Amino acid sequence: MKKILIVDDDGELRGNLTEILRGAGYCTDEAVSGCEALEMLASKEYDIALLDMIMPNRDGMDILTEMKKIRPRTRVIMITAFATIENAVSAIKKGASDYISKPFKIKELITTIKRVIEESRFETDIKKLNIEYTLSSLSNPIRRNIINLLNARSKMRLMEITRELDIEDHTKVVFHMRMLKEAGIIEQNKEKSYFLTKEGERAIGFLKLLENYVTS
Amino acid sequence: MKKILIVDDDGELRGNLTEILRGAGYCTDEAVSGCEALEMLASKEYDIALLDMIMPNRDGMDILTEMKKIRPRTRVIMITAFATIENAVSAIKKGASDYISKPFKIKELITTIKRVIEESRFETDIKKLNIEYTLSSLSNPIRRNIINLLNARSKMRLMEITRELDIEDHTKVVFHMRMLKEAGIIEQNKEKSYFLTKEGERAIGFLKLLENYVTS
DNA sequence: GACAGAAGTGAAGAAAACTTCACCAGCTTA
DNA sequence: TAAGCTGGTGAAGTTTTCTTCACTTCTGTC
Repeated sequence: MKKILIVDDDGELRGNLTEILRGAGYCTDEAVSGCEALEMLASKEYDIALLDMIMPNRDGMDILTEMKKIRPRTRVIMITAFATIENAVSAIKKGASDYISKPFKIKELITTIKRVIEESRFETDIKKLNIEYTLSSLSNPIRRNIINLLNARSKMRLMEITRELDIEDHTKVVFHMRMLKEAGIIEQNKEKSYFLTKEGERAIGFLKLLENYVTS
Repeated sequence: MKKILIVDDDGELRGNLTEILRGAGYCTDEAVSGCEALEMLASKEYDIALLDMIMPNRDGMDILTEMKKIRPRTRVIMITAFATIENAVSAIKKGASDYISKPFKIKELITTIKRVIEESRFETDIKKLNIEYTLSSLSNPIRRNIINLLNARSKMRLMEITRELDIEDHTKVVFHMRMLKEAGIIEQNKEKSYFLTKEGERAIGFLKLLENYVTS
């Protein structure tokens, strides 16, 4: 069940939102002020925060910034009665996932929430996929050797690598090159030379790090 | 070709050692003092340093400590005219690989050098093995989840983990726990609770790092 | 002491990862 | 133009990793 934090100083609106969102199958909590919201975020993880832009004491935009510091993965949807393009743009730049203006229709809000959740799911999937790929690339000694070679020489052709690693069957190397390509660790130019991507250079960084970890 | 650094204030001895070791197929350099040796180590990597314990200006034991700071992987063999057990013990504790007393036989020295090199080869093998283990542990998503769980909760029993990860067959979890144990990432206490080892905490660090890399 | 649940073993099977092989297309160069 | 190299594909086979299942042992508790 997705957890939503409703942040608004207007008690009536909060009550309505709570009722509607619980009815829609979400688990909700309420915060009266930005400061209270920050405290709640500190102790509990929410999937989504609905944040009113205009509140007494502290500006919603400030709160947004703080929220992102505490819980970078909690998606924030800004709500405001005085919508302007500039405001919307700056909220998005500060890390808000969406921006809707009062008065809004329930249906509109629900749709927005669903979309934001959908997006976040997608993003973490992508991330997982990449870790998966990178780790499974690095877990094979032949591929680690290839990466190290490419790091030392910067550009190498297939047969160079094959000979350097003293492998008889070049198609075996082809197989590993394909893995590394799929993981985004290496690329190939028109002359068929393989080289490390940015991702690949990072992979080298991990390996070095891991070596140090293991040594110490 | 293995590189040896000879550190002794006695010019004649240095000359002899150089001649003998080069004859035995090693690549050697000479340093007159501990300070000079440190400078040389800073700019070049040696496999072995032969370090005289008693030298003017600076004590050999001090130099040993410094050497280990600069080049932890360079093996140091201490040589001394006034061998005592206490000295030997403290040298080994400070990271010396061996300790021989003057006068020594050439054959004895060569044997010692060979043994130390052999040991160091073995240790880097161990290191490779560990990287292998760690990486292959991390490359499996179930094991990553287990590690993350143990990181969050610090101590967990088998069935807790099984249920938390929503896995039907507990023997599947047993399998992964065994893998993690073999990799030295987790351990188990008498109450059968699993927890992360130092190595495991490092693995967590590594994963977090990887996540950040991939995200950015 | 008997029953339930936790923890585990070992073997068998399935799936994934890796290797090998037979073959092809393109390029160079004698 | 034929021989020889490079870089590749796709299928078949092997190995490793992972999962499942049948069964054991231990522990707590009623």
